Amino acid sequence: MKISQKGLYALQAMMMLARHYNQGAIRIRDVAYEEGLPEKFLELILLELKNARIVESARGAKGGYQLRRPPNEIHLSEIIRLIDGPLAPFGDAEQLRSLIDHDAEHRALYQVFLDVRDAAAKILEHTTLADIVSGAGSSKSSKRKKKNDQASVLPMVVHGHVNKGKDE
Amino acid sequence: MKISQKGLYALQAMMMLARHYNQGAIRIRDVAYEEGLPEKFLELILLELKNARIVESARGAKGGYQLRRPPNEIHLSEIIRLIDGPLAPFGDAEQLRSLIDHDAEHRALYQVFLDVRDAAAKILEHTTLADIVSGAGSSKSSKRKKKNDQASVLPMVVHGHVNKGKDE
DNA sequence: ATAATGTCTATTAAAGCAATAGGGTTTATG
DNA sequence: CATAAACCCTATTGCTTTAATAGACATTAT
Repeated sequence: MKISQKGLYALQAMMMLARHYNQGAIRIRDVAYEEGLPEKFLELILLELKNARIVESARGAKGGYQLRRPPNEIHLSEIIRLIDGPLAPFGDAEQLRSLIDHDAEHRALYQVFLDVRDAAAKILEHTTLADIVSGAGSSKSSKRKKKNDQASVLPMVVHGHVNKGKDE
Repeated sequence: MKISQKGLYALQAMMMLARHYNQGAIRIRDVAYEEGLPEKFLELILLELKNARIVESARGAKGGYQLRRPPNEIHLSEIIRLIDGPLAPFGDAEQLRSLIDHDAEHRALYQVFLDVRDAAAKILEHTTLADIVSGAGSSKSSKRKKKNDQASVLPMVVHGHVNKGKDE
């Protein structure tokens, strides 16, 4: 799984709409401006989000976009799966099919990949826009894991040994 | 993070070498044949693994490749980081820098990404070639989590709702 | 000597990604 | 009902990455 620039834009746009939830339709231009995104590209992204019925639009003058559901009912996993495809850490299912159809060792490798996917899914399926956009929708399910509750909002980027140039 | 075809090849090649650990140098051709990989492409991959000192080579007639360490001391994370780069689920650090430098909301999003990376890293840094290649190196650290011990080797690919076309 | 094998650099074809272009359709409003 | 403001939709472009191949070079066992 890899979050593309487009996927990041989608998340940012959705955060913006979450921030302005219940304020009526927001124009593409305003979303683009407030988040610093390329307007025409954002247009395509919002269209996809609309077709997936995550947002809704009003056409014509005074038109714009808004969330179809409260921010605490929109999970990051939805958005990422829509824009960037499956959360699995491997390419297409095709190349993996060969692994599965092979011996026990190859299936064991495949299972590790599934474990990784499930770990990612667990996080992204439990995190909503409301969890991220502080002032947003009346969090009924603001259930980020206790362990990270303070960490999630603070900088704390370089806290242990994890960020010694290995990843990021 | 996304495991490329090349990364998958690398893992397969390493599994093959783990399977034949302590059997002397193995020719590229044999690795390619046994795992069904394109020989010339594999050549480049093994070269990278050699430069990273994960495998070693013998040149000339009777030459070939072998692991430099026992299979239970080679983690999947090493291989994947080498071939496919950081485990983080986002592109380059550049686009993320902008998130960090922004407001608390954007940092919160960034933190979710870090959580995903850490979850993936936790799995891949704890899984060794020995954990995957059954007959391989005298597992000192065959520490796959109990919860999945049986699952990891069995088919069980389509077990619940997880694989209903969502991911994979 | 020579055949077998790894080393290295370059090239290419295809795919994916980010972004732009531009005309079409709908709607509020005066 | 005319017009401007917006979303809708398809196509195209340039760029980068990826997977793979080609071919000459260097080393070693026999």
